[in-house]
Amino acid sequence: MLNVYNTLTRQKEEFIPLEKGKIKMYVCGPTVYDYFHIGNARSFINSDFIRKYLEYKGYEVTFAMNLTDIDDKIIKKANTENVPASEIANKFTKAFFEDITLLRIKPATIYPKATEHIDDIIAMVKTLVDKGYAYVSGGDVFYDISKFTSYGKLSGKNIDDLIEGSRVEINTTKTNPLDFALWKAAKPGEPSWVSPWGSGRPGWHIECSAMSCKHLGVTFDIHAGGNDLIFPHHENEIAQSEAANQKPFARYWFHFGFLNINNEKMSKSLGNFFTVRDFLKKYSPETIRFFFAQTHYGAPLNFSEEGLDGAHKGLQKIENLVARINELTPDATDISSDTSIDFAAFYELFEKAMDEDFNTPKACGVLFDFIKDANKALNSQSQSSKATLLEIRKFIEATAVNIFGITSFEKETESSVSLENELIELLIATRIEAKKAKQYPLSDFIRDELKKLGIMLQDGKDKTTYKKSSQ
RNA sequence: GGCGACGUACCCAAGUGGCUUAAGGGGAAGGUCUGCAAAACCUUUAUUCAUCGGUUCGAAUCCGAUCGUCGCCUCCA
Repeated sequence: MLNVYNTLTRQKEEFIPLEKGKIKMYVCGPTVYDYFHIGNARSFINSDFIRKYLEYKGYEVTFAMNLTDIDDKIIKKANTENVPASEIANKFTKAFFEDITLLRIKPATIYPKATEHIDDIIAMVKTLVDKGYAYVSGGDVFYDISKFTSYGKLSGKNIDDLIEGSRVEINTTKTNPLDFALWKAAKPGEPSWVSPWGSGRPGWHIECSAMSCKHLGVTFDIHAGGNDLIFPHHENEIAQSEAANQKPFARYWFHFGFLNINNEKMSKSLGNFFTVRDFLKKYSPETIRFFFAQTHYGAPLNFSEEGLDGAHKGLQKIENLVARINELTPDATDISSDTSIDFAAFYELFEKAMDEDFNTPKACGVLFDFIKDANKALNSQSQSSKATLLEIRKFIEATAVNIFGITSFEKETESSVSLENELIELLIATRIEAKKAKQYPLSDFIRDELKKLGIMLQDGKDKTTYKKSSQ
């Protein structure tokens, strides 16, 4: 049984998809006007964990992530750089795909773009106007929130409080300052499309309503996004979709906590952010993913070097076990698998953790307990059992690899026959000879110099291995 | 001002009424291994959950107050 915290009901509830065995999931994607930062990455990676766990459980997941490719910020940037808006959008759409690939994020089933759904958007705006939920003012179309009685149900806000604390500029063309644009009249030099209200472009919120409806249906299972989207974005989506379709919109709402820096939200407007591409120069995608996995998706997480370094060290425990399995596998025998590892119990604990609102930190704990047991079992066996190694491998594969995406059994096997590696092996052999001759200054020199090059020698019981350092 | 979240060891972080006199990771300490190291592996590391009251047979977990931190109410993952 999978329990999830639903922002809409503000409580944990059992997750039951609309259609048995199938899940339709929508996550708000990027506005493609810049490289995305690791705060954005946290949402994308958490979505990835959730999606992959649902697939682990056997669900067929249709996962849609929108790309907002027409918007004020894109236009602003295009004007500054004196290029067409589409050029900006294309450039950063390409960058987005490059970055999520580096982060080992499984591609969505579909990435609908706003500019490719203008007809659907216009149709939905028209429906809202026809049904009386929206009004035309000049070439703009606004949503009249007073017509949607349950406005505020997701964010827990009420309209009166909002008006009182409103920092929205008074726009005289709107009936109510909180009414939001569904369609914006074109200004000179802006990209625009022909509509029943004159040429213009869609407002921000409407694309998600129109595209989710088109690709996932009127009512679908999961809608997720960052905490800051609850209001107004998601609130407005509900108002649009439920008014237009007269049917419930998303059934379960998940919201991701922020990645903070110095306990402040990391955001482009505050300027305190790192782009993913810069960040990947210093830390591996596995480290970033594991850093995120160790905190619950909904909780705020403070970014820190210490935290990243800690995650990297923890990650090495998993990688060490993987390396150990790889090393032992060729010499393993068919002796029966008689270990103290209770595999079934570990699967159960892992699933129990993930079933409790995708509790990845707890699941990581299970993973570490498993690693400890696996190491102990391997320590106690003078000869490795093929079956045991395979079982250990299967568990790591199913959890750490397939869901967290934090390691791999295939790493570096292809490049291991390079000249560089042969030279390292040669130096190791030289050092062993030096050690045999008790020429320790020479052996230490080789060790130290290789270390300076980022190659760590590891003297084992009967052989010396090496490891290239990386974050 | 309105709404909401949170405060657990040196640091990060699960746990939200009895299974927990609080998982896991980092750090630290000890051990095995080693020529010595490093790495690896093993062991140890909170009678206590911001503070103060209350409810209960029983609370870190529920309720109230206080202090502190953060977010949303404008674009933001």
